[in-house]
Amino acid sequence: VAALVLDGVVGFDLGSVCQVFGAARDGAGRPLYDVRVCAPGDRVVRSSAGYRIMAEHGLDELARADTVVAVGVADGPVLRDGAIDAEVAQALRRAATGSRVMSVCTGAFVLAAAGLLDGRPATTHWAFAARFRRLFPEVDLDADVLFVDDDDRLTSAGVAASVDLCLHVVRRDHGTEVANRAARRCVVPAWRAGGQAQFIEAPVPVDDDASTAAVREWALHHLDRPLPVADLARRSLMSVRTFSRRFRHETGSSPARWVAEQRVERARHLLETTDLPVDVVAARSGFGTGAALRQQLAASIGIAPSAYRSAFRSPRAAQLSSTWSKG
DNA sequence: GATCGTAGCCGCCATT
DNA sequence: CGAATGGCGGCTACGA
Repeated sequence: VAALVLDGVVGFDLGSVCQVFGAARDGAGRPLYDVRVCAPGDRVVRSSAGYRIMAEHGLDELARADTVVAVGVADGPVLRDGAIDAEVAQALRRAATGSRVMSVCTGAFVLAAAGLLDGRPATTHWAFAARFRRLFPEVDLDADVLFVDDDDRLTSAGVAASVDLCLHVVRRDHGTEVANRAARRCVVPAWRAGGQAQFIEAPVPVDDDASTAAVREWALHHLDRPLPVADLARRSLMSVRTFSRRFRHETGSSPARWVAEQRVERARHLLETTDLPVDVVAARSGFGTGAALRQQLAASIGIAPSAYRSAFRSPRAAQLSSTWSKG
């Protein structure tokens, strides 16, 4: 992973990229990524917070990376008028052919300035959305999501959403277990879906009678049974309408969508950590049949259950499988 | 792969 | 007067 930093770099953005990819380890504790920080010219860049960064690598490193990350900047010409140095743009374009390119926060400006996002869906920090649209009308900007995954172009929203995008990439590359371990190592919540709103009005709901937290917790323990919204609402002693409204307020998602996401999560976990037959995995995660699971998995991550298992089932997880499968 | 019924979602609005 | 509620209806999407 090559992280490109420019003058005005946001320290948090760079830090989260290094931290999350650095925390991704295989079963034996070996690092799965080699993160290299790259900067143009003399490799010294000014951060937005009163310190300088001396990068270990130059622009030539970008072309050697499997993944290039444009780190966000808090100021500079790219934010003012969408301009970046010709050598930086050239290095990015050269690196982008056949490689995965990501950005965090306003790093999307850097990618867009190099023309790498033309005709692509993307996102950036909400506060810069209007300016982004003005500077880069060719880019299909969605300012309301945490991150956008367009296969080989991945962009994330402001600051902390970079953690979500990096975890998402780790999941894509190495599965949920590796990503969850990386998240634990960083002491961040395991996962937020990319389509989630940048604003959740009440991210940490008060745990009282008027909250949907209790029924969410309950639902997680009963994913194997049908969970119609009406039932969840009744358990929460609310009308369906109020329940749905509260639910979105607290989670940023609708009830049924949330349940569906949790089911996919459960299925992925079971596939990775057990040898249970696909039909059993489907039943335990609340998909009636293997066919339903197959369809859901295809829709959400584009891969068949068995293929997913063989891709991500780790030796270490196999050792743990007896423990998990009893649960 | 097309059809159809139903569940879910959400804007709207009267009411609390 | 503003916030919360919850019923209604239309649209959408998913599963059988």
